[in-house]
Amino acid sequence: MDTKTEIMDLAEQLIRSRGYNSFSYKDISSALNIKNAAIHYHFPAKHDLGKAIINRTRLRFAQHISEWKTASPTRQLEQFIATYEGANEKELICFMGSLGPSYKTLPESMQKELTAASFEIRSWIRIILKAGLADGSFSFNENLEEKSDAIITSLLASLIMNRVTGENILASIKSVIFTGLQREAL
Amino acid sequence: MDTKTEIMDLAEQLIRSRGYNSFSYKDISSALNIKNAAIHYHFPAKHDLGKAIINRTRLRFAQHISEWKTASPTRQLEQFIATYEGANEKELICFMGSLGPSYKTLPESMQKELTAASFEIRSWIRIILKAGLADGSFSFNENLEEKSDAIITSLLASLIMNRVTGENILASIKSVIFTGLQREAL
DNA sequence: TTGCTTACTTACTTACTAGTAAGTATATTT
DNA sequence: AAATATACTTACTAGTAAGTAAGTAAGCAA
Repeated sequence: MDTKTEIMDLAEQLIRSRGYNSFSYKDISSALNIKNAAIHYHFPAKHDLGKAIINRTRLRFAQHISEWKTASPTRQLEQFIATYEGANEKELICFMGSLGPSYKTLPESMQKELTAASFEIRSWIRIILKAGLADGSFSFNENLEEKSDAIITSLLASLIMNRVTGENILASIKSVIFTGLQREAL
Repeated sequence: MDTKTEIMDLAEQLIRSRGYNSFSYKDISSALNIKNAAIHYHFPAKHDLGKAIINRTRLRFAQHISEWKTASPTRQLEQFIATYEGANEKELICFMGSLGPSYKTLPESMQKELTAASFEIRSWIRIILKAGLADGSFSFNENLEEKSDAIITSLLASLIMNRVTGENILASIKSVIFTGLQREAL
């Protein structure tokens, strides 16, 4: 594997386990047995590395939703939640949950990438919910946009709460999400 | 006002706007026109300050829920959500949303305080939902513990998402929460 | 009035941070 | 064979971090 990819993989792991402002180039250089300056060769400034990682995540997400396209809305949502379960097993939180709280400390280039990512994810969930309503697999009375945001926020924070509580909050949230898509008002 | 309280107030604001690892004693000392060492006089180590702030938040929460005690479950939940709305107006996220993502980087004393706080908040919401079910003001079919966790996670992350998206996600989440407490299964 | 406590300041240390300039070995191109 | 590009290392800088030791001014207590 090439050094640049190794740097990005490790940096992503560090960001999602410790946070952007809590890792240094030294953490990466000592783990990969390279020098500090080698990272600067590939990513001149730290924000170049940060930006590249968010951008790669956006591309991965685009690939994922493209692969899932033919599946049912329920199955697509399950696949999406499975990515959170995968993160959970590796004791990582999602990049939005890691970078979002320190949004104000991030350089502008990273803020822009992060905001763009948030709109991509939110619009995809809206599309899935709309499709589920259309084919009858989902049923709910809340506003579609609001419902979508309730789903991503609870998933995002479940990974954070897993850490703090030591319990599997994600499993609870998954259960509540699917129950909430099979309901009618009184 | 005394210096110690001023330090804590500013540190809390910094933690909830930038994060624990993204503020320094210098941020506080220059803002309050005191010296670096003056903060160390009141809080020998940074984690002493961090711990004190979480502990104060726990005490405040205990006071709040004690004051709300006589109100209806709906009103108590509204009061709770109003604290998030207050944070939102000050462009702050909640301390759990700020400290949770960097949980692994925190000293043990802060981790313990944070975990204790999470159990206090979660058990309170469970009590409110139980009371609402009992007096008929709430109606839902999900597991009570899971429903409680869905509520706090979505509130926590809504403040984070407000920042990233620039939209008022908290308002959406509030709407979805109350709709989700007035439903029956098909 | 002497001693002690409180609430600091002055002046410093050690460690780490991102970042850079200059040099080098290896491979690729012309 | 010579020139050039790639992927680094060596060796450094300037700035910032938390933390500390010693000193001080003001107030209170015996």
